[in-house]
This record gives sequence, C-alpha cells and structure tokens, in this order.
Amino acid sequence: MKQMEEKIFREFLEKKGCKLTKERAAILSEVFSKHGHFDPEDLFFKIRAKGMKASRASIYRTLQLLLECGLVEQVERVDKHAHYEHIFGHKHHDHLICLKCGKVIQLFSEKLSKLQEQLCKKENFRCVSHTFEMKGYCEKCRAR
Amino acid sequence: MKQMEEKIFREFLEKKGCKLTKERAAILSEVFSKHGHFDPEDLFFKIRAKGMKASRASIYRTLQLLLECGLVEQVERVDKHAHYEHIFGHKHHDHLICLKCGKVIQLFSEKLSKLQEQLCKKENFRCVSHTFEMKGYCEKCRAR
DNA sequence: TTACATGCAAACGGTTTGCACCCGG
DNA sequence: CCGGGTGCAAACCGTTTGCATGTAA
Repeated sequence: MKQMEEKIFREFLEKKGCKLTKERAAILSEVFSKHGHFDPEDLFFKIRAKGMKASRASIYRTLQLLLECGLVEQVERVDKHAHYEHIFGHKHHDHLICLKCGKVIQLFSEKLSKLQEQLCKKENFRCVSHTFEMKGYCEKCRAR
Repeated sequence: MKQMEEKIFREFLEKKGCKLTKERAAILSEVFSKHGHFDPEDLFFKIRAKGMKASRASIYRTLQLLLECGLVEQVERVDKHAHYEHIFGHKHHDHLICLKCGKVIQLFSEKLSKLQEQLCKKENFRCVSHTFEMKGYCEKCRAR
C-alpha cells in the first residue's frame, strides 16, 4: 500500500521513456509523506531537512510529471503561487478556507458530486476536474 | 442604471479620501463595458484602443480598489495570472471552462447555493465568497 | 493649494530554461 | 555507454513599488 504510488509513478515514467532518479524519488516520497497542501518552496526545504536533496528546478519539473500522471493535483488559491496536494488514495474533496487563521477544512459531499453531474449533463459538458472552495471565517475565528 | 457603478465607486473613494481621476474613470468604464472575464493586460490595451489611457501601474492599483469596494471579483484560473470580472448588477455564478477551446460557460444554480449554505452551517463556517469551477470539454469540442 | 495619483522604470518573486556535467538502465 | 536528468544561474513575466511630476477638489 505504502509503495503503491511509487509503482504508479515508475510505470508512468517507464512508459514515457523517463527514469526514476533519486531526486524524483525524494520528491515523490515527500509529497506522499503526509496529506495536506504544499507548495514547491515547502517541498524544497522539507526535502533538505530530511537530508535528501533536489533543486528547485527539479521540483518544478517533477511536479509537472506528477500532475501529468494524476498522482497530484493543483489546488487553486487566492494568493499568487501554486499549491498542490497528492490525491492518490484520497477521495476528491473540496475546501473551506479561513481568511483569518488560514486553516483549510476539507469537505466531502456526496450531494455536491451528484449536483455537479447534473449540471454537466444539462450543458452536455464532460468534466475532467473541478474546484470548489469557499472562503470565510471558521468556527473559532467567528467566536472572537 | 448605466452610471450606478460610477456612483458606487465615487462614494467609496470619497469615503476613503480618494479621488475619481480620469484614469480611474476610464478603467471603471472599460471594466463595465461588457460582461466577461478580463485580465489587467486586456484592460491596458482596450483602454488604449478607445483613445483613453492608463498605465499598467494605475490599472493594478485601480483593480485593487474595485475589489475592495466589491464592484469586481477575482476569478481563479489555472494559468498563472489573475482574471477578474465585474459583478455589480449580475448574480453570482460559477464557471465551466473548456480545456480545448477555452470557452467559459456561466452557470447559475439555485441548488448549488442552497447546498453551499448547508455545508457552511454544518461546519459553522461563515462564507464570504466562493469559487466553483469545472474544467473539461464543451459540447462542440466533445463532438470532434 | 495640497494631498493624493500618475507614469516610468526598476525591483520583486515565483517559475522556466539553457547548458555543461552527471547518472540510471 | 548514452539519452535523459540534474543543478546552477540567468531569463521570464506578471505584479508591485519608489520617486519625481501632475492634478482633482
């Protein structure tokens, strides 16, 4: 189970005629080390902190590959730089983002998935990915 | 009706101790000249094309003000630069974005608004704004 | 008259790229 | 061995900012 994502990545690279280098392995392992949002800069420092290494250039290049094979998806945020999260082994979900404390609440809604399907059918649109985010104030921050 | 947005903007500026300069008026007028997405670069050239002028710096500064007073909102997109649309006089809506032809289909859904409310209530979250976008292939592009 | 705004050009900061060297298969 | 990969530093490009000058109220 733990190494499933590596198997997927390895096979994807192979099919593409690419190699699984130690940098790519380090990035993959860090991306899957815990669930949550991250950005390329996070990754750069966390990989260093673990005594491994990969340049920023390799991180950006590898993230591109991980998007391509569907192991990672891009999470859209208001601030200007890209955020990502790994998706293998996780149901797709949406986000509530607190404008005060920055907390991200994950949201799973069966109803939302259904509604989404309906809306696509109505427009005869084939949906490949979606983003649903609400910004506002979380329980704790509202209390203050 | 036509000049309602100017009234709103003027009053907002006044309250802030700011002035309605001709550059700001030109930007406002261009932003409201038709409904749809635009980015700062679009705006820059369209304003020129109409024989008015405003520097990029003023465009960025003015967009900030328009966001602040709620006449414009930021639309999130996958590509890296910001997109906006004016919202005064329009119901909030969501988007279907075609990955092939780039077409943006507007979506209005009462059910979605309701669902959103429910989800917020469940988490005791006060929603200030939301984004819902689906990316995929539109009717025409699917046919090909 | 006097803040506040503007335009310009330089600075910024995240991301991409060219290139010489490196290494996985 | 060799084609793809890496790190570095420079290039990119959308956005922001400092500053001298212009202008709305």
